[in-house]
Amino acid sequence: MPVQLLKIIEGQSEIPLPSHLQKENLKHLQEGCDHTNKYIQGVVTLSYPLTKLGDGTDFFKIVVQDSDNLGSQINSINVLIYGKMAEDCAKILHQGETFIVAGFKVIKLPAAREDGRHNCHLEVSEEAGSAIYIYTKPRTTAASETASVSVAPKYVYTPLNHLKDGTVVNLYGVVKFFKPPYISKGTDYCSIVTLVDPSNVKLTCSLFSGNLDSLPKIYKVGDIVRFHRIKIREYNGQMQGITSGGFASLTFDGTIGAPVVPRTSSRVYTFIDEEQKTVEELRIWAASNISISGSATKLSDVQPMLFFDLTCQLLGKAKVDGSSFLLKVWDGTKCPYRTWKVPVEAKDLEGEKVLLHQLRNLAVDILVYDNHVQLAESLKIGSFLRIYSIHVKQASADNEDVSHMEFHLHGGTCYGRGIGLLPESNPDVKELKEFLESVNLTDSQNMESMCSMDIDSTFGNVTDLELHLQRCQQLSVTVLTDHQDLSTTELKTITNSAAPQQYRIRAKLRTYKPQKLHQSVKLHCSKCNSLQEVPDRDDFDFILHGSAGTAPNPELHNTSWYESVTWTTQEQKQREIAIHFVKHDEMLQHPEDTLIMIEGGTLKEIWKLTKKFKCVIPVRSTEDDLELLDLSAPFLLKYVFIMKFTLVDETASLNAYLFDHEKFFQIPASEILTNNFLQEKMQMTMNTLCPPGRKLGQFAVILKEGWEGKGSSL
DNA sequence: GGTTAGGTTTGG
Repeated sequence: MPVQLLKIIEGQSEIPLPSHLQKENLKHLQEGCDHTNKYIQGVVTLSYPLTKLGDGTDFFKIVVQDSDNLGSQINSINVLIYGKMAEDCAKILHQGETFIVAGFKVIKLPAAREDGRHNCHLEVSEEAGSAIYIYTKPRTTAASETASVSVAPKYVYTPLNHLKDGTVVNLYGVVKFFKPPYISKGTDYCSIVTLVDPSNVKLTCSLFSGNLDSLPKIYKVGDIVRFHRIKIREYNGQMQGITSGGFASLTFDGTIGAPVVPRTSSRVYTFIDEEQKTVEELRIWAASNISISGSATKLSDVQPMLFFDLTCQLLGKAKVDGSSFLLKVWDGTKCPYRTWKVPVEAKDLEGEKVLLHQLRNLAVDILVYDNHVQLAESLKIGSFLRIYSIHVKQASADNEDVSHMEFHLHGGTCYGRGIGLLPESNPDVKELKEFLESVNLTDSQNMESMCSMDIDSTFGNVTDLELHLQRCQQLSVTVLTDHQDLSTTELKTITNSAAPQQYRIRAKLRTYKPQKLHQSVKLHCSKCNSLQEVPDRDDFDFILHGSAGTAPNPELHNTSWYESVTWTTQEQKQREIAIHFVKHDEMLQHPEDTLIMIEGGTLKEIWKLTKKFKCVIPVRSTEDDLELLDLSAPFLLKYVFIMKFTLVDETASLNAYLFDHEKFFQIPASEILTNNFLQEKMQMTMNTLCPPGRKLGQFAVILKEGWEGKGSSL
């Protein structure tokens, strides 16, 4: 991939960097700290010639000065760049240019310096996952003639429905199918990738390269790719893409809200707003147009007779025979079935013996065949893998009464069958690593015959869960974008002041309750302001089922304040369900904005409806139902979503309640329980409320705009 | 410059 530069206009202060990156002050730079989402920016004051290290690695050293902090004692730092990045930077970088680096390693120097440079240096390389952004100043025509750099041309991207035979084009697409790179029968690695784009046209590309790194790093269906210089040919009446000279690719995570950071073999690349916008638009399009219902499974979820993708860590490997190879892997969960052990001699098994023994009940044997053997052999113990389309086969040996599960990675590449190596920076790997670290080895050794439910008890007690969550928290960063107008207030001040008022707080989350979504749903009577526990899930279902015996009371249909529809379920024991759309000022509203009441529905059905409608009230038509849910007045009972947090800061501890019946049920449970929410230091905007009659405790928290989506502010 | 593969699973 040719080196490309980003041109910025002199004096422009806003530099379009990925939004998850925050500028780090040199002062705060320390060895051993997490700088994952930080970048260092400065002006190149000195650069040394490109050299090669003893092992042949390219090496390039520069000095970068933080021009915002010229006054401070330490305002510059040495940056050591290794490998391909060194080569790329040496070609294009000039003194006086602005240099930005993220994903660097901070190394403390043995002795203190006296020249105003930092006592640490930065190590930067592709392997470390570094990204470099270089901003050139506009050059006069004369200057650009002498400069050895060229500013990136504006690329044109062809929609997939406008591809023509025999052309070489640039394009964007969402990955609909892919085969991870495998060794072809020729001289190269091969990866097959099928793309779609909003024109709804598919394009299957055959990508070849002798260098594994220059093939796109696709890990999932739904990933987004940008291909430069792909050749289009017609094959069997369809357009087909094939690598041509100078082919280059960027791959982006397809998850909405994830950082727009490309995976690429050359980490010096153009980065302009437009690119980010394109990716974000494709993510949104893909979210509703591509089914990513992948077959990714945990070992605890495997079912016989299926194919699944497994994200795992390699514990051991062994050659079995000429055409098969054994991989011993784990993902921290326990397969609920007896799994086979491929007999191999101890001396043939490569891997940490002690660990293999400790994890013998969690590790599974996967036998890979034929074309996968060569790749399997090259894998390093401890690496993280995604093995695609593993065949689960139930079998029983002659001398066994009980059957066991076998895992095979058959030969060939149908359905994307293969092995992909995941980098440590992959979010799924990060998650897996945390999980693996939390698995209690002592427990796992003692659960010879436990099933998957039992391994869940790894997280069964609060301490473990919290521990796990705390680990998650350490990785996340939340950027506050809302309510910047409010300054933060100490908790003590809040506890001493009268409600209602609005505050922004910054506090540590000590505990939260409840941990299960259904427990956070309460019934709220707007008449008397009381809150009632929703009956236990099973009871609730039972009550609703029980009432289903009685058909909805037709006398209660189509009153002046609601309109009703009824239908009969298709199941064996037919139930009649009625839905009442409550009018507002005697008018029906948009269904989504309407309060609806459902009679005779099961909990599942009600749950479904709550996702669609603003407010859903289960009602029944028998006398005793009316006792609980008074139908004589509208809007009597609502579901209210409640969560209790105990927050602490240096001054006080405060119970706060998330109380949301306005944006009813718009906060998905997953959002609440992911690290987005559970910040070690969490910030939120809150209203204090102490309405009469509500025994909630001290304060209710009304979360506002910041709740709208993933990665939003708190 | 250009073979490889050109999605669609199951044996060992």
